[in-house]
Amino acid sequence: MAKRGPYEKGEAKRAEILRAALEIFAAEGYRGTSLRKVAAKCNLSLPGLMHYFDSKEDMLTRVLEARDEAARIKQIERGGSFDAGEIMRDGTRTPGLVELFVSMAAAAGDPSHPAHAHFSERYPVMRERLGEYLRHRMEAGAISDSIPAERLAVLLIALADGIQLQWLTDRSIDMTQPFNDLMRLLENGSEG
Amino acid sequence: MAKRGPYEKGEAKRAEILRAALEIFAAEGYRGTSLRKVAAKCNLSLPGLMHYFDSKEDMLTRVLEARDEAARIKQIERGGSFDAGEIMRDGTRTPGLVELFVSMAAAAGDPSHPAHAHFSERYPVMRERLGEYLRHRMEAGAISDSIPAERLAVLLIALADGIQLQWLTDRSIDMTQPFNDLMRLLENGSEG
DNA sequence: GTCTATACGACGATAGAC
DNA sequence: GTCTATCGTCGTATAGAC
Repeated sequence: MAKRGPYEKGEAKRAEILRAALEIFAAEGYRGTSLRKVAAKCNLSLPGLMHYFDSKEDMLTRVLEARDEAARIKQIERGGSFDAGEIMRDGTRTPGLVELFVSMAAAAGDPSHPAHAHFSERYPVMRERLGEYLRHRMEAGAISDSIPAERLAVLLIALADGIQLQWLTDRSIDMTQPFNDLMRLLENGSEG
Repeated sequence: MAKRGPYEKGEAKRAEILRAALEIFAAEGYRGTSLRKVAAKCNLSLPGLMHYFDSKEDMLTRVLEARDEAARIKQIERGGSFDAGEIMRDGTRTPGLVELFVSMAAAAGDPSHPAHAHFSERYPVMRERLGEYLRHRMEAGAISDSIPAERLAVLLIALADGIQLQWLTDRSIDMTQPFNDLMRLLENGSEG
């Protein structure tokens, strides 16, 4: 039986909207995508859609959150490892979604932007998680600790975001190469 | 004496528009900036402004090109070095302009976007220039050549773009730290 | 070539009825 | 919870003055 309670239908519709929005952005990109298109895909009028979200940017923030959550689950299913190849493949299957992420991250610099809270929480959390993983790998002697784990986490996250930007204009670029290069450098490092 | 020729005034106005647009984006960010505001700042009607550009995105592309050109001149004046600290400081004085760059880079993934040509030329040129610089430093023994110069250039450019994205939501982060960390790794490398 | 006036369609957002 | 109707603003297009 489905979940009970007064918000049952609303929550289902909410999820349907987010799924539809994700599909449209994946197919048509960030530009040229309107709320009316998303509404039509859900058999809803524009105000009908706006009943579920405060604004367009609020909706997009939820799309990003849902995507982050899905990525997190996938990563746990993989055993909690931070394999660059798999993470890049999962996160960048379509240019439209990469464009969405990058554009939102840029706009979220403004503290009044709905996604500001999302990103100012996301980055520290990711740094923490990745940093902890790296610390374990350092203690196990798998990689050099010549760069402190927290700082290496900042570096790797920047690398991941930045290589996506280059990939958007040149799809032939190998997004895993910089990670491999850097990791080999850390494996050849002084201490074991 | 000012430059002669039939397009003298037009070119001056063009430059004035680009300067005004840059100011407005720096002050008010990418969102909330309209062509009508830029036109008003130049004492122009909206179609008067559009006389100089094909579209909004065409104008923004020119803003980016002018900024790239200015950065290039500054770098030559500095003696052609690629000091990460100075480049980061010059390129990121205001969040609004970083936001403009990132948003345009994201949108330019679409080959039909006016800025597509700009970015698909800019990245290879930057890789080439930075790669050549790195090659010289490797041959001079200043840094390790364990990562080929061309690949190290891709990595460093990704690092520069990516760290800006983190900086947008957390202005307190040190944008030069990752470069220092990476460079120390390359200096401690095996061969001299 | 430079520029203004006017108008168009689409957008995100809101008010209020059912 | 969902609708119709409407608002103000956006980027864009055209006609035409100087």
